[in-house]
Amino acid sequence: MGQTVCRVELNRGKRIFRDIDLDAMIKALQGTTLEGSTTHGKQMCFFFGGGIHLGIHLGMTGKLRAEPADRFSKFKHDHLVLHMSGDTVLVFSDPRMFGRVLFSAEKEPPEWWTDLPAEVLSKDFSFERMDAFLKRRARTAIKPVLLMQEMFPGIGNWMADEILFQSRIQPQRRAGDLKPAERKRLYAALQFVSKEALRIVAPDWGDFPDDWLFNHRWKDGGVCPQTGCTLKREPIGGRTTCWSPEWQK
DNA sequence: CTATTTGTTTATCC
DNA sequence: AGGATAAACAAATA
Repeated sequence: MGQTVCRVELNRGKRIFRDIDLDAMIKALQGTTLEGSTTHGKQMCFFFGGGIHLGIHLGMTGKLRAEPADRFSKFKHDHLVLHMSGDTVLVFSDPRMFGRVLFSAEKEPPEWWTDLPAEVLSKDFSFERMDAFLKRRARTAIKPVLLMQEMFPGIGNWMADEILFQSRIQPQRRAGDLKPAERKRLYAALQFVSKEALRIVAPDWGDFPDDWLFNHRWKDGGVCPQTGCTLKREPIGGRTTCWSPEWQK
């Protein structure tokens, strides 16, 4: 913080820059001072002087790193590089480019930052809110419902399966058919999996407990760590879904 | 070579 | 209109 942007280096035409006027962004960033940053799920926002907002959505394979200038070398997928004063380099890399860069230099904070849905682990994410959402999506299978970012920001495919596994609910059940007790379990598992995933992965890409579905789900023939039975794998709502038929009802 | 996978957005249908 | 569903995206990996 407090450092100034000396030079902006980027790979033009990459999908992560969709809808951005790159020349305007570069011009605005050059010479401005980084005043702070916050995170929101897989998104981050950097605040620069003059009301400039630079958003980074990590998507699936997006990574941010900061390193000393003398150790920096640009890799193939380093699409956005901010050379800062103080010999630090901020790098956003994203091989698959499901991530995205957002930018605004308007007076008001941009809606892409102010209108984000409540984070799963925030206190605004109440059981009642989730419950109301499940009612509205009553006819859709619960698995794809968990992937809806407007309610569950940052929940992706494996997390959705893990949450259903831990709450013992079959992924093809319709959201509106879940009993109150099941919805309670779903809420608890959602919080637990999100919290644990962050706790375990964040520091150093740790391993998940072996009684999670995570370690067993990736290929056909996996064995359920709870029952010892073979896991099922098939697409639900267009995404590969893995579950334990004996364990999840 | 092709098929599959991943998180999220976007388009299209109902 | 708003909800349900399918397709799109890029690139590594099998």
